[in-house]
Amino acid sequence: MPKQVNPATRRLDVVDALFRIVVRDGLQHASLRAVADEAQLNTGSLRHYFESQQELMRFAMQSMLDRVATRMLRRLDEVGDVDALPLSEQRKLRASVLEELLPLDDVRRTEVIVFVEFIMAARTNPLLSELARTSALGTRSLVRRALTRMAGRGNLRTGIEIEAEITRLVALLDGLCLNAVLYPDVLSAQDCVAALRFHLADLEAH
Amino acid sequence: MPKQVNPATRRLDVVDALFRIVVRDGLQHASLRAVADEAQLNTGSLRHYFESQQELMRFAMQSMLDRVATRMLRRLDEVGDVDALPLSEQRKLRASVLEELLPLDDVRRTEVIVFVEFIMAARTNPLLSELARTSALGTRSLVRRALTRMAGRGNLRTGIEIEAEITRLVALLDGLCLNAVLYPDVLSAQDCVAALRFHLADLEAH
DNA sequence: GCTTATGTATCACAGCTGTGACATAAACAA
DNA sequence: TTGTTTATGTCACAGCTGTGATACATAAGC
Repeated sequence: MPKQVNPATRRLDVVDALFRIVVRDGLQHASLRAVADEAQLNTGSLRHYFESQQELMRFAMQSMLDRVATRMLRRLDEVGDVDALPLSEQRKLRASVLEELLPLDDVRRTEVIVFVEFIMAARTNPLLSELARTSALGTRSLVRRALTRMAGRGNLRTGIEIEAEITRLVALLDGLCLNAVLYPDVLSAQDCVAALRFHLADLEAH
Repeated sequence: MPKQVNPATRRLDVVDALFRIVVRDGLQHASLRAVADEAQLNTGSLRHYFESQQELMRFAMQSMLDRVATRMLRRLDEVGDVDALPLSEQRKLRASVLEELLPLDDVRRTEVIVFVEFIMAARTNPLLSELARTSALGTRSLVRRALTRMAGRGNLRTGIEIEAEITRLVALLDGLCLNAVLYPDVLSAQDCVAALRFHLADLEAH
């Protein structure tokens, strides 16, 4: 008995299936038929919800970016104002915002893998390139926000060049993601957290 | 008139063609026919030099890693002993070793793109995974060598944890590569060099 | 009732993929 | 010379790809 399906949630189910394939086999194996099978749908059904494979890809990438952004905003909200807390607590909470970008659990690990696969695909796929570029600028402005806040409260050591530090921290985050995803036995989740917190501590006045 | 071809150089020509395709279109478009066309060869000819597509892929990845390694060793040799030089000169030369890993010109840019594409493919391709893992450990030991040398000459600031710094520097390098390759207009080659040198300077005693 | 929209399913088609089998021809070895 | 290796080229096959066209049933609106 069709028709009582919610198209929006169906599309998200399909996206979840696509993510599973990307994590398991890589983006190049995420064909329409493979995604349909993984979502336990007929290919005809799948194509009823997505005009074309390009639209599916774009929607999937956008969904992934939305999930990350939503999680970041929720975390920012949870952290809120930390001025009243002790310094060590402030540090931990501030770090926890950027830790949302690292593959520290299965949810984030999935998102990071899908993220990297898509931005790599975006390098040679014009239909995805603006999404990739926008997300890169988003990360950069998030890091800028974090660093300027720290600077505004005198939590950065003197003589620091903000833009240069943004570049360094963004590269560090991306590099940690890549290494943790590709070589989890070389760079564990704990190592990631340690590296990030160490770097942030290093930026503080001392 | 066949037969006076050098099989080894032929294979390298094919690898060059494959690299061009990977840079231009991505690894997923590097099919046997596409590579053969790019190398101006018949597919039958190509298959005379490579048993299968998997062998071509493995050989291409190995070739890329060899090229990077060769370039690194040559650079290490060129730099040699820098103790006699002024400090600023020492810094520049030491940085130049790690800069061989960054996409600072067309040669290195090509290698970095191919490198990232292959290690990503290695994530879900068992035939490439050991190569990727070996290269990751190689980078790590290279960075370890650089940092322990600096430490041995008292060029590292006190209280530094070597293993943690290796992780941080490796991640920084990888992150710079990824950003420079994906968003060259956001992170220029000069920015890359500046970020690396700034980081190295930051590790020095102060 | 009838009509329209929605969802599911099947088929066919052209295009690409890796690969096996084979033909041809030139260079070398006996 | 004859035979063998090396090199190039062609064909066909099964498998997968995205996509267009189509059928058919169910639900909703009239």
